Amino acid sequence: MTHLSTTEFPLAASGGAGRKPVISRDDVIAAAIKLLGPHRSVSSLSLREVAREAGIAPNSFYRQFRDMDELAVALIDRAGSSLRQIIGEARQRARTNRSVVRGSVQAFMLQLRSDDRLLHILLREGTVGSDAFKQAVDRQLNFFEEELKLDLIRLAQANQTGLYEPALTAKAITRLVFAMGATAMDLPAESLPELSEQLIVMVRIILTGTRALAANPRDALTDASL
Amino acid sequence: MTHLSTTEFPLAASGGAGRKPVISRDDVIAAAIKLLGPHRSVSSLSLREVAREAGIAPNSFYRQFRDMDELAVALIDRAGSSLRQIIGEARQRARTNRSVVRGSVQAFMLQLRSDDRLLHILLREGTVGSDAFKQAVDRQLNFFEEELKLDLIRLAQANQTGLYEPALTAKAITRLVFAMGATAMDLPAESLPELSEQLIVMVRIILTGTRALAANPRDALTDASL
DNA sequence: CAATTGTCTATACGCTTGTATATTAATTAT
DNA sequence: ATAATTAATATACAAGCGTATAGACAATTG
Repeated sequence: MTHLSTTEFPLAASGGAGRKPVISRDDVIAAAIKLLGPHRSVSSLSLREVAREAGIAPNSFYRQFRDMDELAVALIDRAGSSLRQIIGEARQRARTNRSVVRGSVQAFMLQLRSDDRLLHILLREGTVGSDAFKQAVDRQLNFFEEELKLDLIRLAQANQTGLYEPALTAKAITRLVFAMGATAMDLPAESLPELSEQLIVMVRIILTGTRALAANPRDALTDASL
Repeated sequence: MTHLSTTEFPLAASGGAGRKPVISRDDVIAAAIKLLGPHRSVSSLSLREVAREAGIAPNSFYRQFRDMDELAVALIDRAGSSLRQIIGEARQRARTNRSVVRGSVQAFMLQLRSDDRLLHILLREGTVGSDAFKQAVDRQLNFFEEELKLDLIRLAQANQTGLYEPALTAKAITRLVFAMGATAMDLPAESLPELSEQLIVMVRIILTGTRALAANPRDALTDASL
């Protein structure tokens, strides 16, 4: 697990005296996650609801988070690092095999349908919520883009193909996959394979495009329609 | 204006007798739109709030919509047809010029920053809300994809280029543009041109890819990395 | 031991929400 | 004119919300 900052001190340095904390940030986070689902978004959770689920008094919430917004950001950060780790493992597995694209896309889709609710957070909460909220999601997406970019560079070198605008290529793929994933969340399970195939084709189109443009970047300039 | 079904009869056929309606569906819709903005999403609106803005009693809302969900769907449908019309005009203008891509993307971005709040609805409400909600957004996106697909086919014929999987290409471009547009909503105005350029490059990568694959579709199969 | 300090709960206030019920207002039909 | 019908409002209720305040509990420090 890549827990970067899970068990921090609540708000102030809990020095010396006082009753021992019985509630941790993680308890509250776990309660919030338990409430989430395909039909329940972070932004629709109420403070009291989370407190109820965590089995604490509403006011005790404040000892762990300033407000719901802060909880939301914590959830997003956790979701991001968790998912990055999962996808990273999938990529490493796929790297030894052939077909990096298919492997990664399918790992993503698989995770989407697992009962791990963290991915849902990242997929759907990017557009609604406070600024801190959206920035947190964007930050996580940027992490993905960066890792994918490195992978693309490695892949291009291994295959001796060009790579036009690696950063933008990575961004395009990331955003597209997440956008498609968001719509996949609500779909019945049996339509997932088809959507996976569609997504694979889309990513291949992008990769083919970036290689073709690398081979002859003037294409983009001389072609009047582009 | 492409008003498909704006001034329908409220709930039942208003035959013969009775007081003349002084509130229309459109009034309520207009009030709701007035409340929307970069920091206010449809799903965060309350029935009372909309009624207040429209200057009517809370209960009068029910005469126009069954609930907030129905209002939301109406908003999404309106936003979709309005935006399609705007983008359609931009495309027609761009078709005579060169550079269809640049013209369309910039038209999209321009609309994004206008004070027309309808676009915001489509961009951000796709992932949160009820099922009817999300289906409505998806439906509108499908309209865009269909129109774009036809445009791509026309373009390919005019330029004598191939077109690999027109439907998927159109879907990829649409989803990508909307995803990028959603993040652009919250950005400061001065960073918009840069994002426009990024988006243009992304679309060009996709178009180049679809052409390359059309020219030699076996590329995708023989290349082990894909 | 008592004092202090931090953790957690209990109670309560003011506010907003969705909606049920009853009432008034305006229009047409008889 | 009177009845019927539809539109809109007025009032009210129970529920949920965020949070302010105060007190109870448990641990550390003197």
